[in-house]
Amino acid sequence: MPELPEVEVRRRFMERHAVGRRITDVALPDATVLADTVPEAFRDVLAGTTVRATHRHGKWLFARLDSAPWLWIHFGMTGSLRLYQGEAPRFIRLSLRFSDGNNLAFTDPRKFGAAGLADDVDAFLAARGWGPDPTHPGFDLAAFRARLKGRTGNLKGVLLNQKVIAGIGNLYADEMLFQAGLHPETRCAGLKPVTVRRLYEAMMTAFEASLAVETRYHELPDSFLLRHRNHTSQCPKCRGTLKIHKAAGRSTYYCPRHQRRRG
DNA sequence: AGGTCATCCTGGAAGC
DNA sequence: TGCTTCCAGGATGACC
Repeated sequence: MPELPEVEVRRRFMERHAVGRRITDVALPDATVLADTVPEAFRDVLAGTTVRATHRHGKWLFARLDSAPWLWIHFGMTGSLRLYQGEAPRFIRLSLRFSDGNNLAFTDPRKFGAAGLADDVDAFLAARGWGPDPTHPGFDLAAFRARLKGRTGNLKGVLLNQKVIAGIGNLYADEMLFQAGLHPETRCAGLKPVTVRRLYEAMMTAFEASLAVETRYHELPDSFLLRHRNHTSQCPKCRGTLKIHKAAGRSTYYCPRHQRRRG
């Protein structure tokens, strides 16, 4: 669930509640959340340092620390951030206590999320081969075109590939394909320029609209597929029944009436 | 290279 | 009511 807009909401939350605060204690009730580091090293870096800034790239959240490295968090499917003072929330994997008495918890019931340290954000992303974040300055239609160029798979698969573009997940891939009127299995190669433009605009609109309501989907206009993703749902455009297609274990919702296969 | 499938994990929904 | 089964879904890796 946490895709680009959801992670951006979490970043803003962290910006609001963590930046400028000193970390006085680090709780690691489930150290398996750590990737590429061990609890001792992790605590050494975090304890006593101050959070100076936040950053997000695709579905990755970063916090810059006074001590040189960055803290990174990936939320997996069910990861979230919770601020608490008294009773702790459930499913805490990592919790930072701040000098102001607040605790910022990384909760993750299904444990697909992870956290770790990075010396440099760009190097971290480059090492993993992640594509550009479509909401960052400089990403435009030409950049979108360039990223799709040479891809031969189907659109749903290409959009989900974080190495092509970082931040699109299952729900937003469906949303942009729906708004652009493209069947999920449309081949990426050979798309007309006007079609690529439509897809790009659908992506940007979906991200902007979702962020405007801080990802509360029920507050989106009715025309968004995000409001209609369940088994009995109807297409908000033609009121036909949406189809559910399983692709590589991922449920894909689309309207067969106006998302036709094409070149 | 691209597509498919299994894997990780567990709460919550659905089914019986 | 209570137990069992299924589903969700990001990323990775094996396999065809």
